[in-house]
Amino acid sequence: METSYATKQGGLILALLKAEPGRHFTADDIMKMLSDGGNAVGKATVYRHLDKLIKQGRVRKYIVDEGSSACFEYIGEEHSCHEHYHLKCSVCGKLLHVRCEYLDEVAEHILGHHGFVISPEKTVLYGICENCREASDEK
Amino acid sequence: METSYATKQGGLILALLKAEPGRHFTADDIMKMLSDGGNAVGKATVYRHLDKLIKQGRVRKYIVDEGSSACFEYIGEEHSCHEHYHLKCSVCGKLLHVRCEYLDEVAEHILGHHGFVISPEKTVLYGICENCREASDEK
DNA sequence: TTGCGTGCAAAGGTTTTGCATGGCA
DNA sequence: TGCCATGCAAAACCTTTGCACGCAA
Repeated sequence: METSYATKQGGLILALLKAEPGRHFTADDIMKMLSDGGNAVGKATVYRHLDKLIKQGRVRKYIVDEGSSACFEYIGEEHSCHEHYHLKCSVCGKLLHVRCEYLDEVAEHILGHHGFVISPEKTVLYGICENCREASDEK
Repeated sequence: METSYATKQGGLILALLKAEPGRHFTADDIMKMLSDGGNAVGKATVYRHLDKLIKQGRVRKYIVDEGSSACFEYIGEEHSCHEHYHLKCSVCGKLLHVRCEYLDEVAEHILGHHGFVISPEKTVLYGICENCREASDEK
């Protein structure tokens, strides 16, 4: 399975993502952070490693808005059971992570009643976050 | 409110979408179909009309995969889509409309526990539909 | 006549690919 | 040494924008 070499760049990228599981990075973030750390890595290399990590199931890719960059997040090697969903605020753009058993029940319901398997890693629930709601209420 | 002109192109685009509510079109689909029908319309015009229709709430935009085109769907003028959620199959691209009280409870839960107001009309749950799941199971 | 709508082409942004070079095993 | 990985630049892709002309009201 593992036919690839262990390279410096691959190690750097994985280490960066792994250092903050759950944090979202864009491809550009990764390049900038590595560059700032004195280890510039080409963007093609970054994308190629991200693709590999996604195929291995260690990283997830999220599409928040078309036209802007995709987000990548380290999700670990083993605990795939800790799925979580994303809430995206349409107003401020903030992305919230929600770990919630309730949502797992929902997925089961959808499967049972509608024959549809939800992919939490691709799903983003849109709405308005608390801060923005309060801000608009004050108007 | 209605400060815009009624043009031939705008009518064609709306008619095309309206003819099949719930079907999803890419911008390219729309251009090709109009072109095949003998009414070629520029892509800039297509995008500009889609933007308008989205702002009016008559059309919804979906992002299925980054890198590929966005999908657009006619959702009607009056019967607001506040009542149902959308499930989009990542494999076959089919869009399912699900009306389900269970999902309303979810929205309440998210609001109560996470302070986040879900916008059903913007939210799409991604996953794999029954047909595609069975098809892949057979492999 | 007024000024929005149209369409072409060019620009804008992200991601992918080609190819020569560099580095791991 | 063999072969994958790298990185630069160019290509590919979807979408937006600029501008002159056309058309609805």
